[in-house]
Amino acid sequence: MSEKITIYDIAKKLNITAATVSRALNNNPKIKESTRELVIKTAESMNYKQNKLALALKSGRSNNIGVIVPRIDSNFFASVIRGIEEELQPHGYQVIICQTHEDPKRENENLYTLIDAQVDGILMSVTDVTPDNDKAFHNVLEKNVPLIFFDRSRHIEGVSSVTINDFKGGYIATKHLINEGCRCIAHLSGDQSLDIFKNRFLGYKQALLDNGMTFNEKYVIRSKSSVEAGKEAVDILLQLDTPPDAIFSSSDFAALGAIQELKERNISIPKQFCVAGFSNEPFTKFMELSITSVDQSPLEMGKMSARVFLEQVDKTDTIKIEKKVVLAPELHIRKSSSRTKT
Amino acid sequence: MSEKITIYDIAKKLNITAATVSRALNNNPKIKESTRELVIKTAESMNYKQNKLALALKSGRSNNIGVIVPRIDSNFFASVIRGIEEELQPHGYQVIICQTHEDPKRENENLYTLIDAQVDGILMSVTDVTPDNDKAFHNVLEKNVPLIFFDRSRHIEGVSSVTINDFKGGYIATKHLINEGCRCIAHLSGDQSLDIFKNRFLGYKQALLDNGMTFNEKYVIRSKSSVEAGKEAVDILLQLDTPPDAIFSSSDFAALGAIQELKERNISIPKQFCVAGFSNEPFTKFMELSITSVDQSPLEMGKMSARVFLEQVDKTDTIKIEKKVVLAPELHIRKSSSRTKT
DNA sequence: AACTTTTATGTAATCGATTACACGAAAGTA
DNA sequence: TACTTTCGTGTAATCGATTACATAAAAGTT
Repeated sequence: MSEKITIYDIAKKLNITAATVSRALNNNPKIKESTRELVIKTAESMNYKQNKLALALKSGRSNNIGVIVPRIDSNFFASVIRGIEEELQPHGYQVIICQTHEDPKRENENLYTLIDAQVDGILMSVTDVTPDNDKAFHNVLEKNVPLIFFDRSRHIEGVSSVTINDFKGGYIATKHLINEGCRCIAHLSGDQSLDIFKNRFLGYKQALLDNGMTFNEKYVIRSKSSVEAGKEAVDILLQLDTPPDAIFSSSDFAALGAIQELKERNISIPKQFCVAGFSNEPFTKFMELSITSVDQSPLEMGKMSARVFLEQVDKTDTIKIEKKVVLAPELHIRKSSSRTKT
Repeated sequence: MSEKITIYDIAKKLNITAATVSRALNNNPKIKESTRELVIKTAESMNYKQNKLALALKSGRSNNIGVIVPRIDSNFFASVIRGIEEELQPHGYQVIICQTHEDPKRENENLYTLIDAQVDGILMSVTDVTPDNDKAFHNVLEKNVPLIFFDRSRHIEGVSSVTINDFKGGYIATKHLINEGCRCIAHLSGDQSLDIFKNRFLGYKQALLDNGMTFNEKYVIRSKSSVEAGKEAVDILLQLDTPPDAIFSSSDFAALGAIQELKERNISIPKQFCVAGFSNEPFTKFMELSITSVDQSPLEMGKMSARVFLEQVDKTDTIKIEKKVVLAPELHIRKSSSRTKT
């Protein structure tokens, strides 16, 4: 039914050329006011809609930006994407979603696919297995497409990033556990080739040292971010000669697993054992025994990443801006670690 | 740096025309095998990448599909999107995300924006406030862009949908509560102008009638999908002359709120009171007192929606296919309603 | 009046790929 | 040999918008 109306159709109807129509619609000051009004009115009456694909081809800008995350069905990433979408939508950008499932090969493919699709920028969180995707990253940069890492980043020249201060997050969580009277604090970490896990760990370590406690490798367990992994970790920790009396976990899921396993063994929380997690997943506050966790303000992180992108996208100069935004983590103290007040 | 290589560059280098290059790359059988090989080899060596925007303009197909959801940071919608993305990615489609925040005006804008961006299809879940977006929907259909509703749908001719059997979901949840010995079951519903809430309610009602129980309007509370709303609902229900001894909630969040409020009042669950929710949000199984809930298999719903889209997208004929896929709900029985076994 | 400047619009190239049509050369047929 | 097919490639239009350059008309200047 509805035929596609182009500027040529409008031009023909008004006995002028498409160029004039285009200029009138783009508010080019060289167009006579009466002509402009006529064109605009006619365009409306003919229900003209600009063909974005033609515009994209001509300008080389698709008005799409790509977002690559490990998976979208995680509250953290979904919230970041929400922030990105809300910030970018008013600027006319559409958000394209890609998932890596922590597979560097997929990450690589996604990067090339997005460049192929000529997105105007890429916002991403890298996989947690050490990848060798330098070529793909540099391919993006060579094409002069802004690349911005959020949360999980890598050190690549010319790439901006938006992260939280994970060191501080680890530090305040651990400090809190110390304040609650915990004397031996274990740590569940992730893949330390990722800065986020490395830094949470370093913050944990520093908090111990700053408070006259000894740091012992044995209390650091490298585990996945899953309930099962948390259970297994507790199993290992409780077999130590001197078992810990608290856990600071880099993952809320592992923290939950730990709590379940501790309860299973009739260890009372927080009286005998305190637990703190990381990410402030929704379930941490819903639990009967709510879980203390470090919030990463994902919505803010998404919005901030979008803003960094907007700043960079119009800088056509070859000046590479490398902006590092670090957001402050916030500790949400809940029952799993509150000895002072229940 | 990296100049954009076009088929004209390849043509010039080989002293042939762009047409031949295009045909060679597209495996047109009219091209001599030796030429094809030469072109392909040269294209590779020059690092040629097809310009998708040019292709999109020429073909009128962007290879993007739009997904509109109320919000992305909800486990259910994020999972559906995950399913859609995973199913469509191998077919070369990119997924564009839009959020409505339950605002019909935004929904309307999103629809027009996506059509403007010339997506090849739109998969969506409508807002929960009665909208008047018929014009926008028909605009999509007129443009011959496949439109598919998932979960929350409207009755529009020519529009396919993928939903679960909400009636059955409501029925089996209610039946289960009856089986556990509950004698007076209340229901927390949502906006009944949406089929999903209407049908869950009807399933609930039918289960009562089929089992010799009386249906009473007073036990049906219309509430939002939030923890707070669940608490308020309990407050109202317990003031009735004959308070109920069970709740079937159309929302897990409201179910959680109800449980919190019941505990607050020292009503023991499931002994004195049983609760069942809907959606199988992750937290329902994480809780100490895990919550019985109806699973909607969001991943499957997403994949199925994508498949329906794929079926329709190539049917260029004007034959409107209207396919209604109904998935089976699955009741996950947990502690909040398990009297027989703890 | 003659010349310059300004204003408004037209002409045509461009973005990069696809494809209907045309055409010369080679191969097949009678 | 003369005529028909087939094969492989070139020519040029097309998708829809933007824009540098050209140009005619109007307005301003001396």
